[in-house]
Amino acid sequence: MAYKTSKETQERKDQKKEHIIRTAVNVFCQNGYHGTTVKNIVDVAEVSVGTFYFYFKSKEDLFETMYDELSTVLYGALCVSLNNLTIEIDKGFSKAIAFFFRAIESHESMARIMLIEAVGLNSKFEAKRAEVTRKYVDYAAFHFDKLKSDGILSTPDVRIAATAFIGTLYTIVMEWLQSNSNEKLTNYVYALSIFNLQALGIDFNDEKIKEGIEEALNDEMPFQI
Amino acid sequence: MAYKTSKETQERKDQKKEHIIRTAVNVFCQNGYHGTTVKNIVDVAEVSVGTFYFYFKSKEDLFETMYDELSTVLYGALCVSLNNLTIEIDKGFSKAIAFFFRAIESHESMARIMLIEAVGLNSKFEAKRAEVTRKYVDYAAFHFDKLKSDGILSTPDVRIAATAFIGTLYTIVMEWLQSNSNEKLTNYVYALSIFNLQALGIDFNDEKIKEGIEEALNDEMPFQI
Amino acid sequence: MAYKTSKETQERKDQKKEHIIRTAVNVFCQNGYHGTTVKNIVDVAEVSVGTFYFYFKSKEDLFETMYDELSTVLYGALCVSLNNLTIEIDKGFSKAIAFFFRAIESHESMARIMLIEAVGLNSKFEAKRAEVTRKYVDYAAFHFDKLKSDGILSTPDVRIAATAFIGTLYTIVMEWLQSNSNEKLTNYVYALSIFNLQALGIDFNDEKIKEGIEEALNDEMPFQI
Amino acid sequence: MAYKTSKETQERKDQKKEHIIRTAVNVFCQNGYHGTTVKNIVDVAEVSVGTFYFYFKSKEDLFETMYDELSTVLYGALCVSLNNLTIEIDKGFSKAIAFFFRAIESHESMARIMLIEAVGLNSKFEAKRAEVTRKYVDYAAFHFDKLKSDGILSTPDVRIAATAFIGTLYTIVMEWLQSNSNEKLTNYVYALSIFNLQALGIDFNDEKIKEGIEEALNDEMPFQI
DNA sequence: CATGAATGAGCGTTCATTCAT
DNA sequence: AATGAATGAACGCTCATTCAT
Repeated sequence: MAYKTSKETQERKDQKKEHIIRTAVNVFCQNGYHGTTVKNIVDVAEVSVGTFYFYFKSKEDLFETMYDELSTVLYGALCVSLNNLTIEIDKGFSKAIAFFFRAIESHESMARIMLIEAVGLNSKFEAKRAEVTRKYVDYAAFHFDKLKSDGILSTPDVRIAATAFIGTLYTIVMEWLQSNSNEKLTNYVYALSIFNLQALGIDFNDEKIKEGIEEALNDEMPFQI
Repeated sequence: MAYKTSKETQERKDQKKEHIIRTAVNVFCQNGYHGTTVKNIVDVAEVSVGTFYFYFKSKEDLFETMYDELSTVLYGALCVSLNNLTIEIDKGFSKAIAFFFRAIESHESMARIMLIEAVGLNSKFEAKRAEVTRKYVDYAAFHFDKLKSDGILSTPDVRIAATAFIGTLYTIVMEWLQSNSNEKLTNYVYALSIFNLQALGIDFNDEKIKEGIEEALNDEMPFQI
Repeated sequence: MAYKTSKETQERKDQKKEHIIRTAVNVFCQNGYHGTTVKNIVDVAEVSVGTFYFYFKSKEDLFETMYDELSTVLYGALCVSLNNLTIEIDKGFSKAIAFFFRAIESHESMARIMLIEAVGLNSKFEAKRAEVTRKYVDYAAFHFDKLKSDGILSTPDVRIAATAFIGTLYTIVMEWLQSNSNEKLTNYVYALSIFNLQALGIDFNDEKIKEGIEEALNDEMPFQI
Repeated sequence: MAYKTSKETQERKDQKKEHIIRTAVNVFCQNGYHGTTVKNIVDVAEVSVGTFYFYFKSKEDLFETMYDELSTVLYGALCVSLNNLTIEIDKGFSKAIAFFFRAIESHESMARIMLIEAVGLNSKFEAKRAEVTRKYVDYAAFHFDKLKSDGILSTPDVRIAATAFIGTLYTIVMEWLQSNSNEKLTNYVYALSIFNLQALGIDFNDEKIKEGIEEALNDEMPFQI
């Protein structure tokens, strides 16, 4: 008994579960939720159906687990990115967006699942999606609020502005995901930064924007995915 | 050559097809694409399965037909709304958004299908969605381009600005669809107008914005859905 | 009333019915019984489903009508062919087979339906097929009997010999139908004649056999199909 | 790697598959291919639909598997039977036919499926049937060729003779299958042997023929079905 | 812990047939 | 006579889930 629950055993279990999840990300990403069968996943993951149901209550449970994990990661990426707003604002703003887009770029599967495959599944996931978006908006709003207090930012309704801001990121990413061009997502950062800086009534210096992008592209990614 | 091919018969056929589509809008809206069976639809529409397959090649064919119809309607609504950009710009801008939101408000099912249920279905519909978004962006960009030529609008990349602009509308609508509050979508127009006017570097007068909204709310809807 | 049942009207009806049957022969021949829908037939025949059901009780009724018609024709061809057995026997024998094969060759669709498509349909058609075969065998047996009485033919059981004889024709035709080669069916007549002449213990002259074939190939077909 | 892949498990799987096939032989035999539903088969076999589709890709796949199996068995029976042609030819000939007919008699379902139910299904099975017939003919031709070299047999075209020979067997069996009389198939052997011996120009002794039949009816069946 | 054979409700779809016009 | 829109029983098949080993 003691053995069964030992740390190593637990770790091995966690590893296998994680392995299935990672496999599922790819399979779901390629075939969509309804286009993917449990058999598909276990075949690629090289485990049995029984094993699958040992670790997950159902197909939806796996998707939910995966969704929650990815959403945490993505939220982390957004937060870390937005933390750049605390430095020089114009440089920080573009750096924030660039960082975030770099994260998306290197995890396209994750983005596709969060933004496409998880949509329209059922009301439970719609609620989850709304919740996640709300968190994103909240975090942006938190920063915007501070900037507004400091007189740096000017907008009549911070929450709506934050929502709109997240919306601009969202649509650009969607566009990028759907176009199969090789265009880099980060190429959109410059114009998008200016759009949002203007939108928020923030004074900015063109050079600083470029500097921020430069830094974001060269810096070590400050978060792991 | 008999009555079956007469004009009236054709009209009755068109009506029945339209009736099934309209029924399907509601059913898909409530249960999603995969949560809806052909049986569900025909039961509500009070036709037989055979009749369904007389009018549509398959369940997906119905969805596609419906999607194309709704997308045409929505595009029409957007175009008519954006045409307000040709009047006094600040008043026109808010009027455009308000008009569009009014259209959405009175056709929530349509919006839900276009923005939620049709997402993540399969690559065919992803392509369709991308195409539709592109058309929206194109039409916005067309107006923005003219405004830029006239020196009214200032943004480094009109296409990205248009994409971002559509994104702000999109996210607000999504938020509204998912929240089950009774808040009116049009309540967001004021702040959203300012966000986007600032984003596009357009000078505006606060009063004119309110005027535009007022007009949009009181005018007869200039389009039929 | 008188008009409705007038001779011309009846003839027009018969013509249309015949037209549908002839169309059906081709369609059934290409797609088989179960691979053919009533819609398929009426589309090719350029009549409506309603018209189809005016002339035929059901899909099976059409097939049966068609089958009976073809079987009559084929029986006629066999009889006319076998009547050559009354002339010089060796010449007549090969001429009979050659005539029959010529009939088959010029009506491949008919042969395909009788020998392939109508098999395995259901017990009713199995009975029909058995009945038809029996008639063929009977007619052959009738001739063989006479030849036996005349001391020309020698076999212990005329009926079994007749059945076997028909079987040799049957298999050769099947082989020919299934091979898509351009080989002419009549090429098999010579060897098949000798096989059966020997089988029946009939004295024959090689030259006469060839003569019989020659005549069959050059003569006007003595029957209409 | 556990019990599921063990030898016994594999054996049990093979047994179950075989059980379904054997059940299907009877069901198809009674109702024909199109008259039989998958539900019919699984009900009789007392397995679930899911189990059926675990073992077979489709209804057609089952039929094909079954067909191939039966055709192998039947070919085996024919070969073993025809091997009697290497003994005293007249005795061997009748013994061959009698042996083959005994095999057919004790496996009427198999014969019915091969000769009736599998006909007219679709072009794939037509090709299969042609292929099987060709193998039968080839094996007969192989023996006939040897006999011709030895001057025992006389026919202008061995292949056509072999085809005709198979045809005589075929028609007699068909006749027997369709007549619901209790007549034994083996009753036809004597006359059929003489028909074919004469057809092939082989000298024979009446007594030997009867001897061959006698032996075939009394011997242990030299093959398992 | 792991396996994969077994389950069966439920789906999308077909098509012979009917009947109001 | 002719039309073709309408019907619905019935089919083949899928796949998430269970459980004996």
